[in-house]
Amino acid sequence: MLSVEMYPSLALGHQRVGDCYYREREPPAHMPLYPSSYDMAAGAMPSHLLAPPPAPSKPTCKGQQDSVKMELENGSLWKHFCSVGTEMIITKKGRRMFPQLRVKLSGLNPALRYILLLDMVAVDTSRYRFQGDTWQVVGGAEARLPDRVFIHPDSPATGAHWQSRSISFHRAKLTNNTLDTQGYIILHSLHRYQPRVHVIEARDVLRWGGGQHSFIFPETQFLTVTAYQNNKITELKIQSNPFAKGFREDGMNSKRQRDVRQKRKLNEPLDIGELPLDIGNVTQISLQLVDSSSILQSLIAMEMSVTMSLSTYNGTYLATPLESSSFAPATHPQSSSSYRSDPSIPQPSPTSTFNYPSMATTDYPSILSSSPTLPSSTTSPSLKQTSCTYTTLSISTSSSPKPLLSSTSFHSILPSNPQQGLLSPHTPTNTSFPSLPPPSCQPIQQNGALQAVPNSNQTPPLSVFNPTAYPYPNLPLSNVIQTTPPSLFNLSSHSTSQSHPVPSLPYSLSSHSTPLSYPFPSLPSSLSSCSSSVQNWTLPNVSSGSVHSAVSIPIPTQIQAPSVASSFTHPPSSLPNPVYQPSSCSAIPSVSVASFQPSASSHISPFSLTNHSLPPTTCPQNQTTTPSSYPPIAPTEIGSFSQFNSGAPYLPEMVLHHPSLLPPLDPSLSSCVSSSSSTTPPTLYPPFSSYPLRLCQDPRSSFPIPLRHMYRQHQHGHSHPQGSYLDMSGRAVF
DNA sequence: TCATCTAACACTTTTGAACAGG
DNA sequence: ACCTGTTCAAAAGTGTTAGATG
Repeated sequence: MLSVEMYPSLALGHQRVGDCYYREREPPAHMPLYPSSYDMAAGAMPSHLLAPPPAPSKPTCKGQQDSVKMELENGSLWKHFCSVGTEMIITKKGRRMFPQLRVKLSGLNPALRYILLLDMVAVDTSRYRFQGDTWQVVGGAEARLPDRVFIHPDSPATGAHWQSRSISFHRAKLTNNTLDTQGYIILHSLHRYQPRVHVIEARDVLRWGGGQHSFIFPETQFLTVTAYQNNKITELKIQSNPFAKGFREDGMNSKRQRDVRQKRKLNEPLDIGELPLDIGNVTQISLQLVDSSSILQSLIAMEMSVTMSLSTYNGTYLATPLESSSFAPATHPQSSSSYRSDPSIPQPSPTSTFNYPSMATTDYPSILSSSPTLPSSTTSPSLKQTSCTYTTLSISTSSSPKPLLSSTSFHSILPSNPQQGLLSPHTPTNTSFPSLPPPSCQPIQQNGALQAVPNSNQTPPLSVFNPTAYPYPNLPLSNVIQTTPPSLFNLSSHSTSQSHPVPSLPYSLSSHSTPLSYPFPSLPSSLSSCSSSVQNWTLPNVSSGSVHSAVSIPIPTQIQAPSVASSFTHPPSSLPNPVYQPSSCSAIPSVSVASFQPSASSHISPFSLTNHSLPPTTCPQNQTTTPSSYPPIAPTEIGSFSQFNSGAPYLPEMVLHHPSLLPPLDPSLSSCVSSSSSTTPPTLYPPFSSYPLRLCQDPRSSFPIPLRHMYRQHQHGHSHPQGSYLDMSGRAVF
């Protein structure tokens, strides 16, 4: 983690603010949970951390940073999930996100190095329950958890590196294990979170500075669950996640196959009487295959079935007539088991196969090429045990090379099942999902790309929105708010959102009914809605110019209390229980902090936005309090979660000072940051000894070890498969 | 009793080592 | 010796499900 010593405000600053925010709120039933963490820690905070941030030492390279843009590559997929209400499984051992967060960066200085971080922001202070096909608030959120950040394994890398490829955070894992020692991002189950990506300039992993840009994509909000609640989400996941391929209708782990296995288990020992029925099924399959390639595939599959069966039950079935020998073995309890246990052998299914070609081929290119295909007749051990049945069918095998099989089966069978949803990160946004309600995040851009552009050059705030990428491009905030259905989830305790349209921000972060002051200075009003839940919020410890809107805001030299006039009226819902309605998926650029100047005591850190740059908001129904209920948060109310400090299961691990692990920056760097760092190194890059950076990838190892992977490109270090994690709260991760 | 969580399970994909060939 | 491509087994990632937990 980056402690306050490294970046005083890091995680703590805004988080404390956020905590204060919670505390200051009109106390809903759940409120006591939040204040505790703050209150307990408040007293433990070093005095210098409570002091207001000093003026920024110097502005950074605005021109460069302000043009940084981030685009959500698989936005269309996210929108599909968003339209239903994205759920993310969290487990003790850690679970990856799906859809994965895949973005594309532009506007970086190709020569500068950047670190990319991913963290999760609690969207509100509510706990949810899935009831009646909708998510409803059932209470207050649980106590805050250690704030962890996933460091992209490529970090730090040059701007050229980041811009030359799509950046995927698929290795980031979510867990509900509060005692997690792996450094995974810890989340509460049944809570709402908003992923956020930070782009931070860094000379190396230990010396960050220069500027930060934070991006969020509202359609990536999700609810955490330990088991899927909404069947539609389950279907979507199965359809779009290659790892869940087996659960598709044509998969080997489909409901039908599982039922068959179950039945077989129950009927053991073998009940031969079942045979005719299964034969019929297979016959039906063959009749459904209409085109030649499909027939070819089915023949091959049958052949493989036969040969596999023959290999196992040669003595039993060899003398059987072709049809019988072809089908019977496959349905034979034991032979079927043998057949099905081999994933490399496609199994004909009454529902046909390959229902989701686009996803597999685009999102996971290796699927087609590496996915199990029919083993060639020459390599299949079963085929070597040739029988009369095999020789009859071998013709098709020999004439159907693997590529042909793969490709033809995809393209030829697919049309026969047009109703099957093709869900892929690259599937056009407008791909229809018949089984799902029409996405409510309309209009949806064709490619689903969303861009959040941190400011620069006084670009009009809304200009950062890609008109084609945003459902509400160039829409004044107020308009967005008034016209946007409640964010990502249903809001309908008694009724659906359709009957009860609840005005909300596209960002779904706020539903206050009164004017709000944006927590960050110079934030365009259009963006203030993103964090409108914070009222009259004064940023403590925000170094000047360190915080500005992600969109088109010149870096101020001195941070001021939120001056954004982002006030709007947000009619409170009268519903007693908010229910999220998957709906609006407008993209809202997050706050971007540029040119922050880390200092030992009072500068805002890149992570100072954590969790509360997007202040949690309660659901409209819960927001019975008025803005006045949330008095300005005193900058001094900064603390740490004392409950995590000592005595907690987290062991502190300090980062020792050691030389940079990276080769020197390219002398040709023309970056202002580079130059500024040379002129004011102490400011931009304080001594390491003052950086209690805690990398949680391998918490028990010495610090350099978890860093090695970050430099593997330069030093051939070993890369941890899961990337790196940062505990931003100053707590050890175990 | 109920909602929620956990671990085992079967399946699929990914990963990396081993190997062969140029 | 080096590079590239292939193969294969192990590891890891899925949703499902039954049972445990509070």
